[in-house]
Amino acid sequence: MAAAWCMPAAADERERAVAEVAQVYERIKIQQPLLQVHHQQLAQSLLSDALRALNVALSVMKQQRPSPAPATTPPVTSSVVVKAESPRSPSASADSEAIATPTERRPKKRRSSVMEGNNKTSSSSWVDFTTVPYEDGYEWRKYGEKKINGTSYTRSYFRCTYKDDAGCLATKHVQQKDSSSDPPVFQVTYNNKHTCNNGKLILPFMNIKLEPPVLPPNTLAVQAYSALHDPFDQTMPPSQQEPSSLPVSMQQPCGAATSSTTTSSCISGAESCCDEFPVLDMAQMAAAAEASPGYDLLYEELSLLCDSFKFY
DNA sequence: TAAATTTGACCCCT
DNA sequence: AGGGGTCAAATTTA
Repeated sequence: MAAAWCMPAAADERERAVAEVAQVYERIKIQQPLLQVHHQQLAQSLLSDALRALNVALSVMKQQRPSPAPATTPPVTSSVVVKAESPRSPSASADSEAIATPTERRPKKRRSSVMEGNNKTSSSSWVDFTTVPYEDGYEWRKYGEKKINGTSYTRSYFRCTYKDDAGCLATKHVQQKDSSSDPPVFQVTYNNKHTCNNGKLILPFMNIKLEPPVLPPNTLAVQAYSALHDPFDQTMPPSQQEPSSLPVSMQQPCGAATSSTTTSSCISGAESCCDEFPVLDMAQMAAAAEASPGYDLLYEELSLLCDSFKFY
């Protein structure tokens, strides 16, 4: 069965993906200095190409990794997204509405996840291992908490803040892993994509809306993609997080996710492969950043991408 | 006072 | 029957 993953066609696909990534890497590498002098269109073009190349590469990598079981602890400095199984098999019709005889409590509606489970277009589920489960750029409202068998910590349930306003069916639950890693690792299981405008994650000034990707764990590409997909994921130092209990509020307007923070990647360090490029003085950088809020963040994200691509 | 969270009860699936 | 997910009244917070 596993041999099916070693087909010649897969090798071709891989070569194509590698070539694509390499091409984008070279382009970013060459043109990166220009990014520092406020070329938004160039940055947008580069990032767009990078995302496309990453998509190709990741899809190939996914095909070559039939069992992405997260047996090992994923990196804790960035979130890792893993495709999850469909939450439920389709069940009977959802026509039973408030048929229970009212006792002390009001009769309840049928479980929403069951209802949405029949809606194949909007139903999706994926898992995200992260140390910062509350900083994913969306607004959530907690609606439940439960002790789950075999776990040491309670599981918290969240739904989109705009469920009532926009009918957004996105939900997630956060489960702290039992591992004793210093920054606690949380497994965040998302159900249903955001259908509300407020739930869209928008990169600074780019207006690029990203859907949650399906990625294999523990790859450089994943880290790069995660950084691009959710650059705000690393905004809060672990020391400032709640150690084990879940914070009451995670309110952070999606579009208002601050761009004042940057990633903690190696891009600011001397070992970065992109450090060979000329560095503008602080005044120039400040001017560029001021002229375009979020530009400095984008520049760093592209630098991170550049760093990641070099391994391909 | 409105909005968000807490928490026990309830519903549905396995 | 038990477990996971959700509801909604009660409580807390801003």
